[in-house]
Amino acid sequence: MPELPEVETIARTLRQAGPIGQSIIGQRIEGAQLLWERTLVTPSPAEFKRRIVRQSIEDVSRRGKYLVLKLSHDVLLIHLGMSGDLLIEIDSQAPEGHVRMRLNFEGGYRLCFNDPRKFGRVWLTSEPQAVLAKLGPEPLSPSFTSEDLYQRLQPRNRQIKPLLLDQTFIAGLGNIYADEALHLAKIHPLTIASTLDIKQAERLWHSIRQVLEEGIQRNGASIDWVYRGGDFQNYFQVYHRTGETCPVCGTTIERIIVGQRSTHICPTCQPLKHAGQV
DNA sequence: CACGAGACCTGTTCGC
DNA sequence: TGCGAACAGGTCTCGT
Repeated sequence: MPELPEVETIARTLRQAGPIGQSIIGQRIEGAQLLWERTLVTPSPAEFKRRIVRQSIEDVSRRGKYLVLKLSHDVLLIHLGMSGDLLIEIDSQAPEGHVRMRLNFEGGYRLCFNDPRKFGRVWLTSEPQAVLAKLGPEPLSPSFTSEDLYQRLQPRNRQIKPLLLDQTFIAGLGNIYADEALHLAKIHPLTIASTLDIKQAERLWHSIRQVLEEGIQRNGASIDWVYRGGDFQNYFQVYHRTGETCPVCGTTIERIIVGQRSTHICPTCQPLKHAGQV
């Protein structure tokens, strides 16, 4: 579930009031359990517990696909991987089945990192920039302009879709929103980035922001057995719609593999222009 | 720099 | 029905 809109939705949810009426902001961590050690990148499990207990959560934010929990003395970075989610549980609830890390607060409730596939990772660090600095621009930031995008595309002789998934190029896009943005921009995913002209770059910039904003507005997408309440999946134009018709032109949507990832396109809206063609 | 293959994981769905 | 294959919202590392 976790691309930028899903992570943003989780950050907003955690900031708001929880099931017993309060936000996790301001809560003090009374205990911590690490149920799958490889979830933790740094520090060691022993130091993690020693160090996180008695710190309070002061703020929750997001950078790319990372959740950023500001604590009293450290920052807790959480990357949800492919299947991660953060849940608030209270003592009376049946625990989720795949909790990898748990932080206990006063009053019998806890923040649980649920992650069936174990691809998620957590860092407890006083230097979050060591992890976050490599990320590309934040696509919804006012400082990220279409001109910036065009300038970044120019030197790159790569297929545009794998480039959009490269978090050092731009932060937050994943397979769903990359496919949706390229369809909206009418750009074929195999197009070489450096061949995009200024008009196409502007369209792509607009499309990226539009699909991410709509995703956030709809609280993200919920597909398969992982469900957290968002409904953007009901508004997909191409993603997961192989064999169905393009809402724009009615052509049958195709599934191809690009950079080893499933990729969904409308062959009419997103023609692939070869060198020499116009 | 760019790309593909393989690894890390579990669970669901598909196809025969 | 059963069983293996394919597939899944991500990212890292290695070899070419």
